[in-house]
Parts: sequence; structure tokens; C-alpha cells
Amino acid sequence: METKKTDRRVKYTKMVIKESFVALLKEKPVSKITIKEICEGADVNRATFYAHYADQYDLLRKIEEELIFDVHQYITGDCISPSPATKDMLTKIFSYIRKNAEICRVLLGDHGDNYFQEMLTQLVRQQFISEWTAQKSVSQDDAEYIYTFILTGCVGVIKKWLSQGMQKSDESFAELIIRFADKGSSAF
Amino acid sequence: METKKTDRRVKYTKMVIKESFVALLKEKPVSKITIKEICEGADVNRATFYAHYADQYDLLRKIEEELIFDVHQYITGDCISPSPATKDMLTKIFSYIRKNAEICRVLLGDHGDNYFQEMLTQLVRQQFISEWTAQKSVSQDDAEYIYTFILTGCVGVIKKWLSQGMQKSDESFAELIIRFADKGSSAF
DNA sequence: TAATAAATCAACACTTTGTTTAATAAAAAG
DNA sequence: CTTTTTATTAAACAAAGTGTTGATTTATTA
Repeated sequence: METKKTDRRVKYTKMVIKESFVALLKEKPVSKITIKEICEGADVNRATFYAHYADQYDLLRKIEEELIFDVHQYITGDCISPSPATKDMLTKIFSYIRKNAEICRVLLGDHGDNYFQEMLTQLVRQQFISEWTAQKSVSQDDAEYIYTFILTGCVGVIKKWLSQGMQKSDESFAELIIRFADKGSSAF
Repeated sequence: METKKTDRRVKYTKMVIKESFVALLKEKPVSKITIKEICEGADVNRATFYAHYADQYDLLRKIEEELIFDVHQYITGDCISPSPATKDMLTKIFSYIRKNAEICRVLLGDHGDNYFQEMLTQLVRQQFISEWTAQKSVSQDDAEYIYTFILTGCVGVIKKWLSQGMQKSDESFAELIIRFADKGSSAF
């Protein structure tokens, strides 16, 4: 991502804009952040901002999509079964989140928006449903409910883990998540 | 709630403002809704709006708090165990949500905000934790994670139920939620 | 070094905001 | 029913942010 943008000025501009924006997001929700503020913090002209983004929300969206793109790389088949492969996958994802803890904490925190969370769950959704309906004799409808329960539950737990400074190691946290997913699956 | 406000003019004003606001919330997120718009939709002077609310977000907050207050009435002790009392309690809550489906769907939908969801979970939180640590030999820390998993998971399922037109009856949906909570509890 | 592209600056009309004043209308109290 | 009280209105205001423009300067690439 962002490797084809040759011009260094563009790279720099986008970087400082994002930094300024994320810093503001720590203090208040997007809705209270003005483009003027972002530009002052980044020491960038307002016209330059509009050359790259439509508004604050567009900027937020693009930041989120970058993260989603990265996380997407880690997602492989076999999302739920408590296999070593799954544990490995989750550990890598949590390690990535830890590396980007600052922005992840903001996006999943009180000032974040639902969209990011929604995209995260959609990422695993299809994988999940198809695995489920194949393995067990569960109707599509029931599978949707189970999936929703487990996924939103796990995201909630991840948010808690993040907001409390990620005390548990990536690996042990992956084990915890697998346990939750496994127990949730047994609801039918 | 709102029964001591004697002056009928105030009652009316608040009512039309809320109606106009909720109608707008169906179309777009709070952040895109202007006070001017709300007032035009309600046919109320802008100065009148400021006499009652600080801004859109204050208005949203007050609407949410009214709902939370109502739901709070239904919450009694014994939140989790799959007892008939629990089922009865949940059925009543879902019936209330169904009666206020329009606003609930908006607040828990894509244009809603996290705060409402947060308040809903906080409502059950203390009850939950204390029951848990008493019944089973679980550390406070583990209990927090289990609670988070179950609660956010259940709220996710409720959101799905709402957004899909509440096909399941209040009673059968209460049973579903109890089943999820029970299975989630068995994670330790 | 020349050509190209990006960022800046200043100015623009426009919208929304939050507040204030006096005037008007409606409700509650006597 | 009349008086008093209170809510709402209307109009005007400065302040701030928005989104866009055209000319200029600066940095990058080739």
C-alpha cells in the first residue's frame, strides 16, 4: 500500500495530515474536528488537504481502509477451529494490532466509528459462515446468529484488551479468543 | 419521565424537535445533521432549540438517556442464569424495544453512536460481574473478559434482530439470548 | 538544466453557528 | 376572566468554517 506514489511531497503531506488527524482523534470525535484544525496541526495549506481528501470523514475512511487492507493479508482459510494454524494467524494479527496500537486504540475506542468495526467483522464473515454450514448441520439463519454473537463478542474483547494496554501477550490472547469462539460455537 | 414538565408548549417543542431529528437520523449520521435542518423540519425557531439543547449531540444524548431510563426499569437481579424470571425479564425488554423499534433501530444502526450501546452494556455490567464472581470461582479479571464477550456478543445479536425486522418473537428471541449467554459463560 | 507537478497564498461567496434584543403568543395562577 | 409569567418568535449580528479559484512559488523528476 502506498508504494507506487512516487512523489515524496505527496507522501510527506499525507503523512503529516494523518499524524495531525490521529493526534486530534485522541482528544475528540471526528465530528468535532475541523479541516482547518487538521491543516494547522500538520502545517499544510487547506487547499492541499482538499487536493487529497474530500473531508474529515473521507480521511478517516482512508486510514481505516489501509489498516483493513493490512489485516486482510493475514486472514487465511480455517478461521475458527482451534487448530495451531488458527492460533498462529490470530497471534500475527494481534501482533500487527499491537504495532499499530495507537491508531487502533483510537479507531476502536470511544471516539472511533462503527464503520471500522463493521469492516473488521465483514472481513471474517464469509469465511466463517461457509465453514460453519459445511461442518455442522446448521441452517443459514442460525449460523448468521451464531456468527454475529461470536464475532461481535470477540471484537468487544479485543477492544477491551486494547484499551487496557494489551497486558496479555499476543499468543495467550489468541488462545483466549479461540476459547471464546469455540464455546460460542457450541450454542447449537 | 417527562411528566413533571407542566408547560404544554415545552412538551410540544421537544416532541417536534425529536421527531424531526429522528427522521433525519434515518437518512444520515448525526455529524451531517445541522441544527438549522432540525429546526426547519420541526418548524421551530433556532433560538428555541438552543433554549433546550446545546447541540445535536446533546439532543441525541438526551433521547438515548430516556430510553436507557426506561430499559433500566426492567432490569432486575439475576441477569444470567437461565431461569424463568430471566426469560420473563428479557421478553419484556424485547417487547419494549419492539414498541420503540424505530428509534432503537436508528440508534443501534449504522448512523447510531457507540455511546448508546455502551450505556446499555454498562446497565447490566455490575449485576453480571457480581453474580459471576459469587457463583463460580473466577477471578475478577477473567470475569471481566467473559462479561465483555457475552454482553457485546448479545448486543450484536440484538442489533441483527432489530435490523432484520424482528422476525423472531420476543419470547423465542429471549430464549436465544439466554442460550448464547449460557454457552458463553461456560468458557471457563 | 528544463519540464513537470505539488504546495502555497490570498481572496472569494456561502453556510452554519451561537447569542442577543424586543415583540408576540400562549399558559398558569389568582 | 384578568393578570402575571413564561415560551416562542423574528431579525440581526459577529465569528468561524467551508469549498473553490487563479496566480505564484517551490520541490521533484527526467
